[in-house]
Amino acid sequence: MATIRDVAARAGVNPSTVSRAFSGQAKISEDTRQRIFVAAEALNFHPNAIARSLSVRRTQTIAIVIPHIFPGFFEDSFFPQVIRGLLEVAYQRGFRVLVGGSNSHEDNITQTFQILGSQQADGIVVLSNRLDVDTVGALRKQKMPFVLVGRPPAHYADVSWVDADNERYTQMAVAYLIQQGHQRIAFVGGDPEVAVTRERLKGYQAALDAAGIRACPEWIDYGYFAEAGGYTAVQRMARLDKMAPTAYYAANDLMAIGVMRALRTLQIAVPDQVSVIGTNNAPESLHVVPALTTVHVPYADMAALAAEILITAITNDERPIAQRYVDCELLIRDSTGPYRPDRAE
Amino acid sequence: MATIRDVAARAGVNPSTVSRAFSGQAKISEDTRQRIFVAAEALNFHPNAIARSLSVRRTQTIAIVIPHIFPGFFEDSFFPQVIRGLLEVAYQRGFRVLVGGSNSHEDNITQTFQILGSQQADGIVVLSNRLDVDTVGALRKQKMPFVLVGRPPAHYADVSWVDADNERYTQMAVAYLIQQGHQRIAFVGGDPEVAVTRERLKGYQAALDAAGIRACPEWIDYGYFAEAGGYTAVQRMARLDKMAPTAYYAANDLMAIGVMRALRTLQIAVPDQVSVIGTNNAPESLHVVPALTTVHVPYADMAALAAEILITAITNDERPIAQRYVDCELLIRDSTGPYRPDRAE
DNA sequence: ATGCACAATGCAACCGCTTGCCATTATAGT
DNA sequence: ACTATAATGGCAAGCGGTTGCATTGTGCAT
Repeated sequence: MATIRDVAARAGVNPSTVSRAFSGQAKISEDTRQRIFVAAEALNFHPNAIARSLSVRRTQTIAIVIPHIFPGFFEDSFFPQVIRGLLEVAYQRGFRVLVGGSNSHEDNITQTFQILGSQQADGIVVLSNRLDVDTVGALRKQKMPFVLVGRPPAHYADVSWVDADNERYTQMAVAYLIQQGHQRIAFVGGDPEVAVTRERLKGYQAALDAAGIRACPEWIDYGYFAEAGGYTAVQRMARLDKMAPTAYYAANDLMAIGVMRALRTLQIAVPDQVSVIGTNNAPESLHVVPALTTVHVPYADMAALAAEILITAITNDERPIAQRYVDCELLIRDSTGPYRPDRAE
Repeated sequence: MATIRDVAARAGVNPSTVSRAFSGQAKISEDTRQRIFVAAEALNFHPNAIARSLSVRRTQTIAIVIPHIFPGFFEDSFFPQVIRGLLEVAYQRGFRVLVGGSNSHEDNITQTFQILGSQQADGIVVLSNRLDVDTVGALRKQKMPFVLVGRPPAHYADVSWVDADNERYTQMAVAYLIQQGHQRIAFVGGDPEVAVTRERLKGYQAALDAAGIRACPEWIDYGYFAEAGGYTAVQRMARLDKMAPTAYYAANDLMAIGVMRALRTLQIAVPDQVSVIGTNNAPESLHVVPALTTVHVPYADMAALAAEILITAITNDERPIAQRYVDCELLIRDSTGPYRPDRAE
């Protein structure tokens, strides 16, 4: 590999001049610039990014760590969308994305700090999904910039994050079901230990409260974001007889699909007898029959915004705190309809 | 940020000793090792990976470039699976994954060479999907290790790759349809410019040939991997009347789903009247009704194998060439059945 | 002519870690 | 007591760019 010194020697200039010629910043006479480029070309010289990073203390890289062992991470559309958003902004701002794996929640933190501590990246986007580990507290103790996807506990007022207003949009979705005449509405959440699950549950309750409906604990279940979780939730709740839900809200589309499968098995028609609403607008939500009514959560946009905030923090030396909600949208498709007492089983 | 010298000063040793203590390779007396770690701890020292990379000429990073502008890349399960496989092996071998974006096929090459030229990674996994650009030829001209996911043109005998035997498995899938009694079988391919599409078409032809069926050009269409592509293919072919296909092979599940949607619209029952077979075993293939018979292509495994080969090439200095097919599997579900002349429209 | 501003390069010290080589010291063997 | 040998750790030269400062050269006003 040719180095800057080889090029300098061949062009008959000082290495620093070559550096300046390549950086494009300094003024170099057109003549020597030519000589340098010719020499570089002849030697097939490409500046070494690592050396440059060491010198300028900037890697032009943002990082993210992905718990690669949770298969759901790759089946749900969440992860691909996040990468997509990240990549798009990073590309456009001349950054690369460094992805680290992790095989547990604890390891996730370890990896995050390893990347940051060893300065492999200039900043990191953190998928802060667990409540039980204080990643944020630790992150604040160090100076590398970071942005959370997902709002942290309220007492961390001084960190940047991007999130969907899960409570609000869940409330909206459930309110829509209520507006369709449903009163017995089930909530099929994801992992109860995850922040979004709690936020959504709050939204669910709020919607019921606003309508003066008394929530029944039997209507609440957790499917851990898996299709089978939705399925078993229905198996249990459908037995509730007079108290059986006439509508299901599921915290992701996969579970909603599981709900629909269970209903099909039980010969309960959707949406004629029971309505189902999902979350995320995963590709399959559109392909399933009936097409699933769902809350579109723009994960790619969230990640893009996070990347944008992060890169801005990296490139400007000041680090303004940015906390932003993105807009979601209720996509009404064919799995929801008005409550029809006459058609109830 | 504390450096190795700071630690050395505090521990009263030479920087090189600190380096050795951290690398764990050299023999250091237990006593000084302790002093060094205590000092490092006190100073919150973390070795700088960039500096280390520059010195050892190894980044412990493998790269991949993703054409982030093709939305299909993120909707099909291909890309997430690839990342997953890569990440898993990289993690386990102590590597990170550097992802670069690209916004066109040409740019894909540019980015690939930029990463390699600037030595931001030790090697790269290349998604070599286009026939019209000679990435492989260019890659061979440089010395950084690389592995292709997808077999290159046959005349490149000396490069490493991992692939599914698309021809063979397509043939197997179509043969299964023939075995079910179907004779008029449609082929809905992806992008005709992409290598896998041609390979699959070959397999399709081979299966027909083997059964002595004369292929009808009307049965061949290209859906560019999009759901709508499958839909329109059916719209055209279903009008073929006596020559209308009684079975459809689609080169991905998304198109197969489009095929099923079109058939539903036309009130043609699957599998009673017409059979449909997809490819890839995308998550939705299981959730759709009827569940889609499909060819499972283990993209995660392919990527994992590619990463394995790449990292081995990086860590051993010799670079054996590895060329491997992974096994696919025909998953027979509910969208295919025997040909029933009585039920034809 | 003289001085001065300014453009174009050169010089050399750095960025932080690694490692071949050598010096020192400890341990052992006779 | 006296080397031979092994175990430690210091020295310094890298790895390949970058950049503040010094130096040289050129044109222009005085």
